[in-house]
Amino acid sequence: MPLRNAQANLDHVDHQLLKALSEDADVTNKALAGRLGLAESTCAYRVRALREAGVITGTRVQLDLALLGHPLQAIIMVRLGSHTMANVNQLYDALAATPGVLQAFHVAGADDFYLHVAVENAEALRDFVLRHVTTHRVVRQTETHLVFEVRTGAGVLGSEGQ
Amino acid sequence: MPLRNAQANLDHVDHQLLKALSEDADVTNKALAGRLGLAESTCAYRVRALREAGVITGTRVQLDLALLGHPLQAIIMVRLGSHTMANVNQLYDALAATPGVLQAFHVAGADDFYLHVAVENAEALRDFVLRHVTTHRVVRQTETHLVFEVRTGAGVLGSEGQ
DNA sequence: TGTGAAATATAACGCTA
DNA sequence: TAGCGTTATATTTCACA
Repeated sequence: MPLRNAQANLDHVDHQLLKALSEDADVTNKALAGRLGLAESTCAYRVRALREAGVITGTRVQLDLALLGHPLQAIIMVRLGSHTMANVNQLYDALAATPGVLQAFHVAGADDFYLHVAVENAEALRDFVLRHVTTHRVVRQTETHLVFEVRTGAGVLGSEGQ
Repeated sequence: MPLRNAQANLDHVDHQLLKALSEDADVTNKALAGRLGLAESTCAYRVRALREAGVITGTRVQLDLALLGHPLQAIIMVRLGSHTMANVNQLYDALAATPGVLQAFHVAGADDFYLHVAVENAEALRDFVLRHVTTHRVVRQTETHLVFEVRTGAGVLGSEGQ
């Protein structure tokens, strides 16, 4: 999704709700209401309001990629030779839709895309680059960096008290 | 979490369940069972089994970072001057825990960490680097790349029929 | 896999401050 | 307007056949 600029009006309770849900999205409404000292009806209403306002855009399951047979992760930096709008968008669509791609970053700088991928092994990584990235004519150069570990960061909710 | 090597035994139904849940983790058990042609009790049992097996490690809400006042994203590449185990681990902990950090990648290559961050504006980005990254003595160099857009990729579930 | 009972979620309603 | 409590209905969860 493209980055936008509008900002929502969130009070202290909203922030606490988002924080709690960020840590554990599976918490029951009852437990959530209890922790924040809200009535269950109020808690459910506010969470729904956050979804309708678009602050909570969805819910995602996290998978153990190693258990799924993809224990090897890498960041592949992709540099284009031509930067027409059509070229960039078309490649972006193709890369994001390629199996194994976890995230695709469109970035400023010498490189155009960073691909976060998870693959079966080193051979599959080589094949991924050769078969799904460098095959696109517009790709001029790639640079693959092995990922030792990924951690989920603190996020944006701890910083501001609003 | 560190990347591991074990692999789970998943059949076709498991794959379909994971795929459906990856697209929409909020789907009700009833709808999920209906889509895959399973009994509701069986469907609920299998999803729980996937959680207990560690294949599904958790559930997370997705937030609109722009609506939360952090419309600007960047990738910050961090290079260390010293690579003792203690130095690396301590810095990794500190960076991942810094507010604004979405993900922290520990990678191979010239750089040691890639930080995916979301901040309020350009000034906040400068402050982030100066106050939370380059202040660590072990950091020798940083390189900040603006992120135009991030897309969620296809993931690892489309590739193999298992 | 199906069933049934208990717990929970959801949505609508009116009341209060 | 926002919070609260109470409904009725739908759904989930769990133990058991």
